[in-house]
Amino acid sequence: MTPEQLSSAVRDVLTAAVDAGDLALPDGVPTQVTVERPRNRDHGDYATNVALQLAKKAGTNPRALAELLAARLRQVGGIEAVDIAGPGFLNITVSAAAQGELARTVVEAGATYGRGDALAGTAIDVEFISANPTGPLHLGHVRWAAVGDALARVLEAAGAAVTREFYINDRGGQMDKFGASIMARALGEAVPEDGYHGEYVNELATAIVNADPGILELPRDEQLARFREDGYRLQLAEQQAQLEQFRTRFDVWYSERSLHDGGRVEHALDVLRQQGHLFEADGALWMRTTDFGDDKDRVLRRSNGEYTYFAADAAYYIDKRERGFDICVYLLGADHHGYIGRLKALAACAGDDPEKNIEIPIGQLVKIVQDGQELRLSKRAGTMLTLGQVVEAAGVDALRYSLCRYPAESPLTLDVAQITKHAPDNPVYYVQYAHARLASILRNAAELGVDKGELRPELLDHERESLLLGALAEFPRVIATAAELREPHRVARYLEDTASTFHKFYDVCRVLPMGDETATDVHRARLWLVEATQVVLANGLGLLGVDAPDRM
RNA sequence: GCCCGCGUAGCUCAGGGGAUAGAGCGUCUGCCUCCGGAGCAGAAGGCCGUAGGUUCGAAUCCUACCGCGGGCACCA
Repeated sequence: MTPEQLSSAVRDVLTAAVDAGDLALPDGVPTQVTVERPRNRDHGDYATNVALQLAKKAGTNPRALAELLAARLRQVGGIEAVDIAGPGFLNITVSAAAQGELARTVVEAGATYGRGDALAGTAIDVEFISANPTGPLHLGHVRWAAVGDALARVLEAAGAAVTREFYINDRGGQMDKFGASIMARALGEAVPEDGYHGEYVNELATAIVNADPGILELPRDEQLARFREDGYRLQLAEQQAQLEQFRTRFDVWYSERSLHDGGRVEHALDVLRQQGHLFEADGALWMRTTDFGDDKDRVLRRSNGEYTYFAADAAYYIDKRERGFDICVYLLGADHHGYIGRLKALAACAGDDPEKNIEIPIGQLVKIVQDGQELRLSKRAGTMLTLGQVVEAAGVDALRYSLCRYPAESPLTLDVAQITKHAPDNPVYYVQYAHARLASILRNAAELGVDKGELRPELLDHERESLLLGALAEFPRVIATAAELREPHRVARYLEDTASTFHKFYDVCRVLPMGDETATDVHRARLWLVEATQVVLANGLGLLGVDAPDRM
């Protein structure tokens, strides 16, 4: 019996009580009834607070209502006991047979167990990282790589059609400074004060000159363009390689230039003009974003005739919507939080619903500590800790996991020594170890010739078995909640809990026959449970982009 | 000044109104004659930033204040 089934059983009981005239609910039976796992085992397998919540509306007191519901719930198949506790909680104990069936459900569903359809039919664009192509990705960017990709996976598991997108800021002043910095290095000149000073710029310069020594003979302005373009190409490829190594793959790499070259900006202005939100002032073209809560109106085309960065943003958003996305998610760092107002207003100006069609979760920046001191990462200053360096030291699994087990809006401090020492104190190994242990049991079972055979669910009646089944039953709700709240870290926390519940089960419940024993139905039932647990851990780790190893 | 986020165990952090506030790391004590000890069992450690409010019930929701981080361009 799953929590969902239990919840609907409680609703049915409410309906029956109303129909029988035992209960009056002016607002009707609630469509959602909360059934949760109590922390304390003495409070049953599941608990519901419906009596507390409905008592006032029903004109009765919580305990009386609880009594009424308990009597009816006890008649429901699969429910073994119903107790009333505290101010009016209903504590429900499910029969072992009903609970044990879950092992079959999970094993049969396999890789699809946990998936839902809450977002079926919804096309979601998830944009993240979108770093300037003027330097390598560093540890600061990587939080968004891990979180964005995990979010995309979780949304997919809830049924959405997801596109992962990276916006390349390949236009504007930063690109010119980047090109000028490379050129200065190549010519042995001083890098401009506001240019890029990192060692990687030197390496780019060397690579470009080695590939085409003739570049040094070009006129200066041509040379600048070449250094900029070659540097851009190399640096973008480097970022793509870094992300590939980090197992983060984008469906779309969208170039800002292509928006301009393809006439998308003009098109966007047409759309916005038709919606009636553009005006001219001081020789510039503005969008009246203040109509929709922005602090100030925004310039789209400067008085010198050039489009602003925001004009490209507008074109990009409108382009996404025209490509058919129902929801555009922009995962941004806290340093961009000022964008929320204008992006929301932009959506509204484009005729969309800013509460529905655009979402801008803001993630806090990662604080990096080394030797007790905060490390400031700056591309321009050249103080870097690149993604590649950290991946090499920590491993992709440990790094991805470390970054996505926390809510994005929570500030995060990473100790470089901690993360790079590859020590098993990373919780990812705890979860992976559980998975490897499960795989090991299944290998041994195969070697012993023990087949899980026909499941007898009522034999899974040990407390630790019940707890493990209960944990597995939570998985679909965890995914649904993580997707709804856009909080993939919930999956990681759930996996840690479930791994722990499994280790405790393993500690006291022998799965395989010992010595000369012959296999019994209990052994076989436990093999079902083991296989089900492995399915859940593997599916969950998959949602985080982390491997589920059979050996480690 | 205004806006956003965050203040929970020594440290890093979970806890979307429920019962005795949790985990990992660190400290201390036990457990390997058979399925992986990267594990398990136990101990110590908390005015959940402060003060009010809403509620049968608040770490959770609201207000104010304090502290930390970030943001307030015809830059990109």
